[in-house]
Amino acid sequence: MNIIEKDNKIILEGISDDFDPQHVFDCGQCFRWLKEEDSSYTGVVQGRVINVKKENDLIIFDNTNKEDFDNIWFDYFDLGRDYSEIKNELKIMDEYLEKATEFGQGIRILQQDGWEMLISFIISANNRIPMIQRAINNLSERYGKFVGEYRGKKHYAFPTPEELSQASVEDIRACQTGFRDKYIKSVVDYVSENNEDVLSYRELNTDECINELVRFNGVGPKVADCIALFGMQKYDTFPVDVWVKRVMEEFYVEENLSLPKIRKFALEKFGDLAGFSQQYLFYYARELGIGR
DNA sequence: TACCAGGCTGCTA
DNA sequence: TAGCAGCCTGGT
Repeated sequence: MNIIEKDNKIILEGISDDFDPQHVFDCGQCFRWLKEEDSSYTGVVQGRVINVKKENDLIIFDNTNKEDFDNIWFDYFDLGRDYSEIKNELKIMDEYLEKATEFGQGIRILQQDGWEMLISFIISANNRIPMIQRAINNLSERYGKFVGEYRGKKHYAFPTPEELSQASVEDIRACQTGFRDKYIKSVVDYVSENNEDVLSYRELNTDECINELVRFNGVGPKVADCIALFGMQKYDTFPVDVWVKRVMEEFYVEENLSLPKIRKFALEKFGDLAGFSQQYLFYYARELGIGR
């Protein structure tokens, strides 16, 4: 991979087989990346606004520099990991993963912030992606710091626990979180009153990390798996939502197997690559409507 | 107008 | 321990 800095941009050469913005941002792992008219994506991460697009074989990060690339974007986009090798390992497991990894060849698992993932996936429970995005944007606009303007639009950081603790249950409900308002309030109060360092869960092993997460109101098995995978870099997890259940029933397990049993089957079959396999299978299932 | 999607909580047996 | 109703919102 070659890295070129030019005109407030960072350009990556030689990674396009393993990096497709559409696959990365539409595979269900993130909610704050806005698709622009030119098919590029704009997002807010660690107080920066950045735009990402694919042009021929180049990946172009706009509105950034080499220092931020080294300090933020290299880890955030998981650029130290060889996704070709992961796909090759998955492909030889069976024909379904061969198709799914080809279909979502540009997927990468972002290394996102654990706190933002905790609140975002509580909002995701029993909810649809456009409504999840709207609620998170409302919380950020009302309680997060103003980060800057890009292409005429104002952008805000996801609020810290302290910033969110200013909001009442009614305020949180007003951000269109629905019945999850009380869960968010309870988590925010607990974390800010006890100075709980959610990010430190990353240091725990996967089971311990998930056990800590399910103690929070509004966090059940699926939501905890998502937070662990997308916010704590625990790749030996396998979140089972309706789409994953459908694709697993289509390809691997009998119908009406319980969600914990589907998860156990997947962890045994896919091992340390379970989290990656989940992403390829989820994207494949949802885009093609498998099992509907 | 009625129904559906979607995961967690809390109640019941 | 399993099963199930209810929660909120926008789309069909």
